[in-house]
Amino acid sequence: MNTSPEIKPQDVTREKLLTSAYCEIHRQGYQGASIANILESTGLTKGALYHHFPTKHALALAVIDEIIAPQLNTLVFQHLHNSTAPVTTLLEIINNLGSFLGDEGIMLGCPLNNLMQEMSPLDEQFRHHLNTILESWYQAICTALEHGQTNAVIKPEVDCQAAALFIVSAWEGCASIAKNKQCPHTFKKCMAQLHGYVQSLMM
Amino acid sequence: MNTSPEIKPQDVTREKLLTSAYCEIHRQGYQGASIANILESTGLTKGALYHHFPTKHALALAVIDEIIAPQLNTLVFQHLHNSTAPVTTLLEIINNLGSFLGDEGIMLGCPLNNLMQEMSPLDEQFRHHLNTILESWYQAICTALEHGQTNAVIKPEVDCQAAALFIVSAWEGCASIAKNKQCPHTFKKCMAQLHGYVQSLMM
DNA sequence: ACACAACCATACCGGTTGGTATCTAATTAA
DNA sequence: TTAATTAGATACCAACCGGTATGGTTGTGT
Repeated sequence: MNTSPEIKPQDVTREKLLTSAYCEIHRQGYQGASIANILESTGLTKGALYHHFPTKHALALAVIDEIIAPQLNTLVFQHLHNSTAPVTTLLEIINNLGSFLGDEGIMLGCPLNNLMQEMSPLDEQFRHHLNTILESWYQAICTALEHGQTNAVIKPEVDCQAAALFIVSAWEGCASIAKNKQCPHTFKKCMAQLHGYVQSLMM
Repeated sequence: MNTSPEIKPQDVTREKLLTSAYCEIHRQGYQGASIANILESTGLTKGALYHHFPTKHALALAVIDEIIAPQLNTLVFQHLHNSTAPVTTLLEIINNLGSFLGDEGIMLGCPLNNLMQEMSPLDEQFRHHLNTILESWYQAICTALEHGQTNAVIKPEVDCQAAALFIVSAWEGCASIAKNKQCPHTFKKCMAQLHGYVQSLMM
């Protein structure tokens, strides 16, 4: 009898489909993503896919919820939440993100931003799922700034909500520009400026 | 005999195709843009299109060069170039852009950024044409800042190139986030923060 | 051992895509 | 007037798309 946390084979194929779909969508976008490509790279067939997901649309929403959201969660949100000095942690994340993502990760762009750009005006469900992630991100930074404010790290006159909104926007903007230039160095140079902006909020 | 600057009817149909394609691409992206839709909204047929443009790809590149580039040119670059106080002009542009674009313009996102996001990793020609525009934008802001620096408007310790890169990035980021939230107010709130950032560079 | 459901492969479908071949109408040149 | 070139319309195509119907296989509870 298997007492380990039950890795059923069906979950394996489902996971394979999800990661392959994530990869394909990250490179081609949702509309450009080809079901055939996803299946080819997994070695599975349509039978498997449409057994686990009713439509391409549902598959993509699952990718958002089960891949992209947890990724950003462990990469950013949790660090901020667990930190006793969240502003410092934020600065560290901004500094180290470039090397963490790697050149390919930078050149492919932020998966969240990519999908937002493509799908937000086209599909309300996409927009809602993506915006939920964006909101957590925004909130994590906002509370980090407010925490800094109560601990006399952030200047008292700073509008934390507006600043957090801007930080997220600029963050995505850096990813966007670097993606266009296909130049990891640009990302780091640009994020360094964001780093400077956050410092300008500090006392 | 017509002495006026020769508006040939063939140029009219070409222009109709370009503007219709621009509109479709702005809404659906390049890959999502449908030739059929473009033709339907113009009342023309494939014969007309493929007489003027060899492929969909070439049509899109023409849209970039002949619509998007001039648009940003008259909207931003020229103002900065002609101004005697370019930093002030930059601040004005940042302030007024929201009302100028209108709600729909904001929610559809920046045409340049949209195409960059979608096509830069996929097609080198797209990337090159788009990056040319981006470079002019970056340069216009950079020279504006440097001009301000020589006139004792911008702090001497500011790295104008890095700042200009960040301004463009944050600018596009604001457009991106507002597009996702489908909320024009967010764009204005976010651009106001960018306005504050530029002010923080001033003496 | 049997039944039954879950899992996945194969073959196929209607619809849409970008693109082409061909033909007609309108200009233009000689 | 006529020949030649250009502009645009119509009909058509192969390829591909997401999705479905169906059938075989594997695992599981009884």
